[in-house]
Amino acid sequence: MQLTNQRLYELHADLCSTMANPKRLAILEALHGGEKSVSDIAAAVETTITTVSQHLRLLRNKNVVVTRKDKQTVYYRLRDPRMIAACHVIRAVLMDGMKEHGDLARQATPRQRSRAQA
Amino acid sequence: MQLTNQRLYELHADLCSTMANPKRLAILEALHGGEKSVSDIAAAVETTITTVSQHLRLLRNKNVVVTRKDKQTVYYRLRDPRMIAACHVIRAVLMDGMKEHGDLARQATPRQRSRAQA
DNA sequence: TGGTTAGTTGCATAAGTACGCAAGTACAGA
DNA sequence: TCTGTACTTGCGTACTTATGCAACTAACCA
Repeated sequence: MQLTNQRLYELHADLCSTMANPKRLAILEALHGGEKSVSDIAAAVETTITTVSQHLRLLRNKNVVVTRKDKQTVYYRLRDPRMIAACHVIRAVLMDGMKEHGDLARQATPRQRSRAQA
Repeated sequence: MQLTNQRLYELHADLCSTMANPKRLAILEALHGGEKSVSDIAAAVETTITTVSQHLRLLRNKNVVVTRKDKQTVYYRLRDPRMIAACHVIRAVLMDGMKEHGDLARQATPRQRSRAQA
Protein backbone atom coordinates (compact mmCIF):
# COMPACT_ATOMS: atom_id res chain seq x y z
CA MET A 1 0.00 0.00 0.00
CA GLN A 2 1.42 3.34 -0.99
CA LEU A 3 0.74 6.62 0.77
CA THR A 4 -0.52 9.18 -1.73
CA ASN A 5 -0.41 12.88 -1.03
CA GLN A 6 -4.20 12.91 -0.93
CA ARG A 7 -4.26 10.07 1.58
CA LEU A 8 -1.67 11.81 3.72
CA TYR A 9 -3.80 14.95 3.89
CA GLU A 10 -6.78 12.82 4.88
CA LEU A 11 -4.91 11.23 7.76
CA HIS A 12 -3.48 14.59 8.73
CA ALA A 13 -6.96 16.18 8.72
CA ASP A 14 -8.24 13.24 10.72
CA LEU A 15 -5.63 13.85 13.38
CA CYS A 16 -6.34 17.58 13.39
CA SER A 17 -10.04 16.87 13.84
CA THR A 18 -9.26 15.57 17.32
CA MET A 19 -8.49 19.18 18.27
CA ALA A 20 -11.62 20.57 16.61
CA ASN A 21 -13.84 20.17 19.67
CA PRO A 22 -13.78 22.27 22.87
CA LYS A 23 -14.27 19.32 25.21
CA ARG A 24 -11.47 17.36 23.59
CA LEU A 25 -9.15 20.35 23.87
CA ALA A 26 -10.01 20.54 27.55
CA ILE A 27 -9.30 16.81 27.87
CA LEU A 28 -5.92 17.19 26.16
CA GLU A 29 -5.10 20.09 28.45
CA ALA A 30 -6.15 18.03 31.47
CA LEU A 31 -3.80 15.26 30.36
CA HIS A 32 -0.97 17.74 29.93
CA GLY A 33 -0.19 17.31 33.64
CA GLY A 34 0.12 13.53 33.32
CA GLU A 35 -2.12 10.47 33.19
CA LYS A 36 -5.62 10.61 34.67
CA SER A 37 -8.58 8.29 35.15
CA VAL A 38 -11.80 8.77 33.18
CA SER A 39 -13.65 10.14 36.20
CA ASP A 40 -10.80 12.53 37.04
CA ILE A 41 -10.92 13.84 33.47
CA ALA A 42 -14.71 14.17 33.61
CA ALA A 43 -14.37 16.22 36.78
CA ALA A 44 -11.61 18.37 35.26
CA VAL A 45 -13.60 19.21 32.13
CA GLU A 46 -16.98 19.36 33.91
CA THR A 47 -18.86 16.84 31.78
CA THR A 48 -20.52 13.46 32.15
CA ILE A 49 -18.46 10.30 32.24
CA THR A 50 -20.30 9.12 29.13
CA THR A 51 -19.28 12.09 27.04
CA VAL A 52 -15.69 11.95 28.24
CA SER A 53 -15.52 8.23 27.57
CA GLN A 54 -16.69 8.71 24.00
CA HIS A 55 -14.19 11.49 23.37
CA LEU A 56 -11.45 9.36 24.88
CA ARG A 57 -12.37 6.45 22.64
CA LEU A 58 -12.05 8.75 19.63
CA LEU A 59 -8.70 10.07 20.88
CA ARG A 60 -7.48 6.54 21.42
CA ASN A 61 -8.65 5.41 17.99
CA LYS A 62 -6.68 8.27 16.46
CA ASN A 63 -3.67 7.25 18.51
CA VAL A 64 -3.52 10.55 20.41
CA VAL A 65 -3.85 9.00 23.85
CA VAL A 66 -2.85 5.62 25.24
CA THR A 67 -4.27 3.73 28.21
CA ARG A 68 -3.12 1.70 31.17
CA LYS A 69 -5.46 -0.31 33.32
CA ASP A 70 -5.05 -0.78 37.06
CA LYS A 71 -7.82 -2.82 38.73
CA GLN A 72 -11.11 -1.16 37.66
CA THR A 73 -9.51 2.12 36.78
CA VAL A 74 -8.41 3.09 33.27
CA TYR A 75 -5.70 5.71 33.07
CA TYR A 76 -5.29 7.81 29.93
CA ARG A 77 -2.26 9.78 28.88
CA LEU A 78 -0.99 11.64 25.82
CA ARG A 79 1.00 9.51 23.41
CA ASP A 80 3.05 12.43 22.11
CA PRO A 81 3.51 15.71 24.04
CA ARG A 82 4.01 17.59 20.77
CA MET A 83 0.26 17.33 20.27
CA ILE A 84 -0.26 19.72 23.19
CA ALA A 85 2.62 21.88 21.95
CA ALA A 86 0.78 22.26 18.64
CA CYS A 87 -2.40 23.18 20.52
CA HIS A 88 -0.53 25.89 22.35
CA VAL A 89 0.86 27.32 19.12
CA ILE A 90 -2.64 27.50 17.70
CA ARG A 91 -3.91 29.14 20.85
CA ALA A 92 -1.18 31.76 20.51
CA VAL A 93 -2.26 32.37 16.90
CA LEU A 94 -5.84 32.75 18.15
CA MET A 95 -4.88 35.19 20.89
CA ASP A 96 -2.78 37.36 18.60
CA GLY A 97 -5.51 37.30 15.99
CA MET A 98 -8.04 38.50 18.54
CA LYS A 99 -5.70 41.21 19.75
CA GLU A 100 -5.12 42.41 16.17
CA HIS A 101 -8.81 42.22 15.42
CA GLY A 102 -9.55 44.25 18.51
CA ASP A 103 -7.01 46.86 17.42
CA LEU A 104 -8.61 47.04 13.98
CA ALA A 105 -12.06 47.27 15.52
CA ARG A 106 -10.92 50.22 17.60
CA GLN A 107 -9.70 51.97 14.45
CA ALA A 108 -12.86 51.18 12.46
CA THR A 109 -15.96 53.37 12.47
CA PRO A 110 -19.12 51.92 14.06
CA ARG A 111 -20.62 51.54 10.58
CA GLN A 112 -17.70 49.45 9.32
CA ARG A 113 -17.71 47.43 12.51
CA SER A 114 -21.39 46.50 12.15
CA ARG A 115 -20.74 45.11 8.69
CA ALA A 116 -18.26 42.51 9.92
CA GLN A 117 -19.67 38.98 10.04
CA ALA A 118 -18.58 35.63 11.44
CA MET B 1 -17.73 40.82 27.49
CA GLN B 2 -15.54 38.43 29.41
CA LEU B 3 -13.76 35.46 27.94
CA THR B 4 -14.64 32.34 29.91
CA ASN B 5 -12.50 29.24 29.78
CA GLN B 6 -15.34 27.44 28.03
CA ARG B 7 -15.60 30.19 25.43
CA LEU B 8 -11.86 30.15 24.88
CA TYR B 9 -11.94 26.42 24.17
CA GLU B 10 -14.78 26.99 21.72
CA LEU B 11 -12.82 29.61 19.79
CA HIS B 12 -9.72 27.43 19.95
CA ALA B 13 -11.64 24.42 18.62
CA ASP B 14 -13.11 26.61 15.93
CA LEU B 15 -9.67 27.64 14.78
CA CYS B 16 -8.45 24.04 14.91
CA SER B 17 -11.41 22.97 12.79
CA THR B 18 -9.89 24.88 9.89
CA MET B 19 -7.18 22.20 9.81
CA ALA B 20 -9.64 19.32 10.06
CA ASN B 21 -10.18 18.98 6.31
CA PRO B 22 -7.73 17.56 3.75
CA LYS B 23 -8.46 20.19 1.10
CA ARG B 24 -7.95 23.02 3.54
CA LEU B 25 -4.66 21.52 4.68
CA ALA B 26 -3.60 21.39 1.04
CA ILE B 27 -4.67 25.02 0.63
CA LEU B 28 -2.67 26.08 3.69
CA GLU B 29 0.33 24.19 2.35
CA ALA B 30 -0.10 25.86 -1.05
CA LEU B 31 -0.10 29.26 0.66
CA HIS B 32 3.04 28.37 2.57
CA GLY B 33 5.07 29.55 -0.42
CA GLY B 34 3.39 32.96 -0.45
CA GLU B 35 0.18 34.56 -1.67
CA LYS B 36 -1.77 32.96 -4.52
CA SER B 37 -4.92 33.67 -6.53
CA VAL B 38 -8.01 31.49 -6.16
CA SER B 39 -7.45 29.78 -9.49
CA ASP B 40 -3.79 29.12 -8.68
CA ILE B 41 -4.84 27.52 -5.42
CA ALA B 42 -7.52 25.47 -7.18
CA ALA B 43 -4.89 24.20 -9.60
CA ALA B 44 -2.45 23.44 -6.78
CA VAL B 45 -4.95 21.39 -4.78
CA GLU B 46 -6.69 19.90 -7.83
CA THR B 47 -10.25 20.96 -7.06
CA THR B 48 -12.95 23.17 -8.52
CA ILE B 49 -12.84 26.93 -8.08
CA THR B 50 -16.16 26.74 -6.25
CA THR B 51 -14.92 24.37 -3.60
CA VAL B 52 -11.70 26.31 -3.10
CA SER B 53 -13.61 29.58 -2.87
CA GLN B 54 -15.85 28.21 -0.15
CA HIS B 55 -12.93 26.85 1.84
CA LEU B 56 -11.17 30.18 1.47
CA ARG B 57 -14.22 32.01 2.72
CA LEU B 58 -14.23 29.80 5.79
CA LEU B 59 -10.50 30.36 6.33
CA ARG B 60 -10.98 34.10 5.97
CA ASN B 61 -13.92 34.14 8.38
CA LYS B 62 -11.75 32.38 10.93
CA ASN B 63 -9.02 34.93 10.33
CA VAL B 64 -6.52 32.33 9.09
CA VAL B 65 -5.97 33.95 5.69
CA VAL B 66 -6.18 37.53 4.50
CA THR B 67 -6.83 38.87 1.01
CA ARG B 68 -5.59 41.52 -1.35
CA LYS B 69 -7.40 42.42 -4.54
CA ASP B 70 -5.64 43.47 -7.73
CA LYS B 71 -7.97 44.13 -10.70
CA GLN B 72 -10.13 41.01 -11.04
CA THR B 73 -7.78 38.80 -9.11
CA VAL B 74 -8.05 38.08 -5.40
CA TYR B 75 -4.84 37.02 -3.71
CA TYR B 76 -4.94 35.02 -0.51
CA ARG B 77 -2.16 34.59 2.01
CA LEU B 78 -1.68 33.21 5.51
CA ARG B 79 -2.21 35.72 8.29
CA ASP B 80 0.16 33.98 10.69
CA PRO B 81 2.89 31.57 9.55
CA ARG B 82 2.72 29.76 12.91
CA MET B 83 -0.48 28.17 11.65
CA ILE B 84 1.54 26.19 9.12
CA ALA B 85 4.20 25.50 11.73
CA ALA B 86 1.52 23.92 13.92
CA CYS B 87 0.36 21.83 10.95
CA HIS B 88 3.87 20.55 10.46
CA VAL B 89 4.18 19.59 14.12
CA ILE B 90 0.96 17.62 13.86
CA ARG B 91 2.16 15.94 10.69
CA ALA B 92 5.32 14.90 12.51
CA VAL B 93 3.20 13.43 15.31
CA LEU B 94 1.19 11.56 12.67
CA MET B 95 4.27 10.19 10.94
CA ASP B 96 5.90 9.02 14.16
CA GLY B 97 2.61 7.48 15.27
CA MET B 98 2.38 5.54 12.03
CA LYS B 99 5.97 4.42 12.32
CA GLU B 100 5.40 3.23 15.91
CA HIS B 101 2.14 1.57 14.94
CA GLY B 102 3.92 -0.22 12.13
CA ASP B 103 6.57 -1.42 14.55
CA LEU B 104 3.92 -2.70 16.94
CA ALA B 105 2.07 -4.37 14.10
CA ARG B 106 5.25 -6.21 13.15
CA GLN B 107 5.60 -7.44 16.74
CA ALA B 108 1.92 -8.43 17.05
CA THR B 109 0.57 -11.83 16.08
CA PRO B 110 -1.87 -11.95 13.14
CA ARG B 111 -4.72 -12.65 15.59
CA GLN B 112 -3.97 -9.51 17.66
CA ARG B 113 -3.56 -7.46 14.52
CA SER B 114 -6.97 -8.45 13.15
CA ARG B 115 -8.66 -7.27 16.33
CA ALA B 116 -7.45 -3.68 15.93
CA GLN B 117 -10.10 -1.25 14.68
CA ALA B 118 -10.21 2.31 13.39
C1' DT C 1 -22.38 48.00 -25.14
C1' DG C 2 -21.22 43.17 -25.24
C1' DG C 3 -18.23 39.47 -24.13
C1' DT C 4 -14.76 37.37 -21.15
C1' DT C 5 -12.40 36.36 -17.00
C1' DA C 6 -12.19 35.77 -11.94
C1' DG C 7 -14.61 34.84 -8.03
C1' DT C 8 -18.69 34.50 -4.97
C1' DT C 9 -23.08 32.84 -3.40
C1' DG C 10 -27.72 30.10 -3.00
C1' DC C 11 -29.44 26.08 -2.75
C1' DA C 12 -29.83 20.77 -2.20
C1' DT C 13 -27.93 16.41 -0.93
C1' DA C 14 -25.19 13.37 1.42
C1' DA C 15 -22.47 12.50 5.19
C1' DG C 16 -20.47 13.17 9.64
C1' DT C 17 -20.61 14.57 14.83
C1' DA C 18 -21.92 15.59 19.74
C1' DC C 19 -24.62 14.44 23.34
C1' DG C 20 -27.29 11.96 26.78
C1' DC C 21 -30.01 8.15 28.45
C1' DA C 22 -30.22 3.52 29.33
C1' DA C 23 -28.15 -0.78 29.30
C1' DG C 24 -24.09 -3.58 29.39
C1' DT C 25 -19.25 -5.31 30.91
C1' DA C 26 -15.44 -6.04 34.13
C1' DC C 27 -13.64 -6.34 38.32
C1' DA C 28 -13.24 -5.81 43.42
C1' DG C 29 -14.75 -6.33 48.15
C1' DA C 30 -18.01 -8.27 51.71
C1' DT D 1 -22.93 -14.89 45.46
C1' DC D 2 -24.43 -10.10 45.92
C1' DT D 3 -23.43 -5.18 45.59
C1' DG D 4 -20.96 -1.33 44.09
C1' DT D 5 -17.60 1.07 41.28
C1' DA D 6 -15.58 2.43 36.92
C1' DC D 7 -16.16 2.53 32.59
C1' DT D 8 -17.99 1.34 27.76
C1' DT D 9 -21.45 0.84 24.25
C1' DG D 10 -26.06 1.16 21.52
C1' DC D 11 -29.10 4.16 19.87
C1' DG D 12 -31.85 8.29 18.78
C1' DT D 13 -31.90 13.33 18.10
C1' DA D 14 -30.22 17.49 16.72
C1' DC D 15 -26.87 19.81 14.44
C1' DT D 16 -22.92 20.93 11.39
C1' DT D 17 -20.18 20.18 7.01
C1' DA D 18 -18.50 19.25 2.35
C1' DT D 19 -19.50 19.42 -2.25
C1' DG D 20 -21.30 20.67 -6.79
C1' DC D 21 -24.43 22.91 -9.97
C1' DA D 22 -26.29 26.95 -11.45
C1' DA D 23 -26.76 31.67 -11.07
C1' DC D 24 -24.76 35.88 -9.77
C1' DT D 25 -21.38 40.10 -9.32
C1' DA D 26 -17.23 42.73 -10.54
C1' DA D 27 -13.87 44.32 -13.48
C1' DC D 28 -11.46 44.45 -17.71
C1' DC D 29 -11.16 44.84 -22.80
C1' DA D 30 -12.65 45.43 -27.62
